[in-house]
Amino acid sequence: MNTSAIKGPPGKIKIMDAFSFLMETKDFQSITTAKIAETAGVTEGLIYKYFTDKKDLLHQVLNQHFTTFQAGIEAKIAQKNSCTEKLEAIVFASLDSYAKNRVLARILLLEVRSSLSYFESGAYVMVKKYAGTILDIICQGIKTKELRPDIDPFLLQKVILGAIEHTCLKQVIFDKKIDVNAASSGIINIVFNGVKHHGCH
Amino acid sequence: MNTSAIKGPPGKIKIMDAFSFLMETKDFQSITTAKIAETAGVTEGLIYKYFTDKKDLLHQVLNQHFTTFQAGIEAKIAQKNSCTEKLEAIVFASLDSYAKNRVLARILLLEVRSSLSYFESGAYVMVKKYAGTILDIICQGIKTKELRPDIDPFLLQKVILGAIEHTCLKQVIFDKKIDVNAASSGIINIVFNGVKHHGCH
DNA sequence: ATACAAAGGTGAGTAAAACTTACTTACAAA
DNA sequence: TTTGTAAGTAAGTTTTACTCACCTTTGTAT
Repeated sequence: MNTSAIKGPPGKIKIMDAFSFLMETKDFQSITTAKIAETAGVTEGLIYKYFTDKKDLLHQVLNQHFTTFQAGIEAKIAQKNSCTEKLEAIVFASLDSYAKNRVLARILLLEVRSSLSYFESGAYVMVKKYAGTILDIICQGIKTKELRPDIDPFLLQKVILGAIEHTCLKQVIFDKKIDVNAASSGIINIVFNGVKHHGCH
Repeated sequence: MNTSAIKGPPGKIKIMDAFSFLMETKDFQSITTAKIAETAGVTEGLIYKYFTDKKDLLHQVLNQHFTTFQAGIEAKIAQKNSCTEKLEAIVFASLDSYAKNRVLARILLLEVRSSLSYFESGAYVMVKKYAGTILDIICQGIKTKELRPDIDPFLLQKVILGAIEHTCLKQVIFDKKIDVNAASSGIINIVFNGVKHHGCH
């Protein structure tokens, strides 16, 4: 993932790219500012010209990855008409993104949550927007009677988000492949149809 | 949460209690070994007599909290007969534990995931056992036809775990109350019955 | 009783890494 | 040319996790 297309002074871009590159093989804690500077080919001090601290760098890199992620999602759901199709598309696209971009997945699922500053960052604003998109579709689906009227939209949103994240958690941690198709259709099947066995229809 | 009942030299107990106490108001990163020692009334060096590093302390404290958590869960599901009742009990008990023990919740949901060493810790072994319990119940439920035979038990396990965790994530982060009853019955309703609206039965 | 090993505990010190700050260079506008 | 600003540097400082050599207490076998 290179980000040369994005705006900003060359030093800043080099730092973000270097950090992103290092995150492919190491976790946040074990990446030192010295190593980031060395990889970027700049001095350590420059990091603090563009980022308030190391965590701000993490958040800005996440923001950058998430922006392309979000754009992809919105493009895909725009093609779908029904609420169920849209939700299917979101589940699939989310899993697919985590499968294809492990840096995004690792930052989002493993790294950021541990510090409160994340929840004041621009990256978190993006993530909230993504979550909001899901909520909107659910509410829409309830209105159009595609979804049961007695379900709590907020709760369904959380179940879907939790299912997506937990489904690929282990694979992200241990760097294993994700079977996006199987996971995606499996989640949708469970959440849409339920798991109880009864002689219905 | 005091742990004086647990085995170990007084210094070790004091350190774990102090750390646990500090985790109620601060996150792992911002708790310094100096502060832990001061709160415990021991010297910094003693920490490293009983813990290989700061993270090991985190993992042992989690292990301790999780042990009581796990015991509570097992006691509750033992009273239930059907698979669905057992799963209901697990969802409720898990949410209830996170609601009542924020240190447990914060460590488990926010802190440990960021470092690989957790996945080699004893605490992770406990968590895997807990996840295994859920999986067993699901498999049982499929055998007894309580649950649909075409669902992937591993995936259902992850959906349930993800739903539980994501449902209380925001409240854990921002220290808000969790409506355990509403969340629990809501999750069960969604996962058991599905969210699609159709003229069935 | 005494020796003595082992466990519990101390405190000063070290190394590494995040962050600061005073400075220099490039470069565009007036 | 001067001047102002953004980009970048290099050499600190400080914080903090972790170490290590040393004391102190306790229990136990001779």
